[in-house]
Amino acid sequence: MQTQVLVVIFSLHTARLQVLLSQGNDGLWRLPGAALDGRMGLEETALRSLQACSGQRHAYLEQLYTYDTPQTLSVSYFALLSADAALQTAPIPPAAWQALDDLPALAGGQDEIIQYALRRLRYKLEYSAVGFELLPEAFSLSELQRTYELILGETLDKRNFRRRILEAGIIEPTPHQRTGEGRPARLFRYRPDAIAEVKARRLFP
Amino acid sequence: MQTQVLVVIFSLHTARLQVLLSQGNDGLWRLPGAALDGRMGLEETALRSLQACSGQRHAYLEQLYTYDTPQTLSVSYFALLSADAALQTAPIPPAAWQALDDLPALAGGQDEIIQYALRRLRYKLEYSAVGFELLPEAFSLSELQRTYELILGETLDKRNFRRRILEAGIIEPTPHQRTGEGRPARLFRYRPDAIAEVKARRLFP
DNA sequence: ATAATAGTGTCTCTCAGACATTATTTA
DNA sequence: TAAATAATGTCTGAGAGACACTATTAT
Repeated sequence: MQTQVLVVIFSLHTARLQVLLSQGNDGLWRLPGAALDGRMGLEETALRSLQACSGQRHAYLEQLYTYDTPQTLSVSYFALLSADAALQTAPIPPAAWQALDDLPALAGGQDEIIQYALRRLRYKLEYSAVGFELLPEAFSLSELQRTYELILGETLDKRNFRRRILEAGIIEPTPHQRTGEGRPARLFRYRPDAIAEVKARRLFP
Repeated sequence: MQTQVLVVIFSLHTARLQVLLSQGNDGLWRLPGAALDGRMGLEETALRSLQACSGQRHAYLEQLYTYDTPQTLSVSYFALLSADAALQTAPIPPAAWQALDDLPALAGGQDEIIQYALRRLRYKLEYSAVGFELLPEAFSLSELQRTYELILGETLDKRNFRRRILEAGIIEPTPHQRTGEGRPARLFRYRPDAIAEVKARRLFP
């Protein structure tokens, strides 16, 4: 029986939530992954898979679930690539970003894994600060709100969002601003000393 | 590299939350489990482990996490044995029930697995109906409340508990009563058609 | 009759959600 | 000056949590 590690790599890109996939010779797309050999642990194997198709090694990583088929044991992870890192990423062919709301034909069983990863990501967003992992180090409140909206797949009220995220005390203002079309936005950053997870209670919109 | 399945089997017993453990020749206690061979899947292997040490095969079963050490991959599950089933269970030696708040010396790393299983059980109790799995088919509201209190490790307000559990619509009264010392209690049962999980929002006390 | 357990209602306060206008910048 | 985006406060309704007494049975 063979054991492999599969990684669902999420990133924000062109205003959509995307997954990094590799196209096989059969035309079907697959999750990045690698067989588990005795030399590396699960996390290390997941990180190497990430590196192999994205060139990046730093990402938020979390184990999801272990699937079994008669031939194979598949330990799945999800990874969140920050916008900084994703920008530097030139997917190494045959890998390419694929929008979650428009996935290509996938190899057997992998659609289920991706959908489960998305469910867990949404879920986690509601009681922890995981959304920041997809943004650059400094971000405006509008960018943060758009991130939440993209992941949750619903629109949120601007004033309520700001009130709650600020009252939660997990971000702090920086002296910088983001300029562009329209009024410049104050930039915030994640407070690494903030309590990461809150008791099972929907904290964020 | 060897792969094994470990099962954290919970039950309520003598007013305490207990785990089923087996004592090895070295005196240390271990979680029930079995090596994964090619013939059975993960769940089936977990159920057989359950059967081997308890004689029972029916239990609520849920995968927890996959741990790795250089030699071994351990896929952990938790199982909830109903009071009915637990009563019929004569643990098959060297297995024995051990109270969670007074665990004996455990083999390496297994304490971590048990504590994680308990955290997940508490967590799940807050947004799903998993508490019923530990009770007999018919139960009084006081018994249900004691179950919640034992798992959560805190006391709950009687009136608030009843209001919320009844408003949630997941249990229904039966015509039967439980007699004993004091006023007889109406018995309830779980409504299997009730929505099992509620959106990330603390529903139960 | 006394001890034991079951069963019941109200009030308050916090928090989620709905909602519209002003402020500052670039083109 | 027009178009774009940022920033800000209030009201209302629902639900969580605190709280004490009556009802019914066995001994």
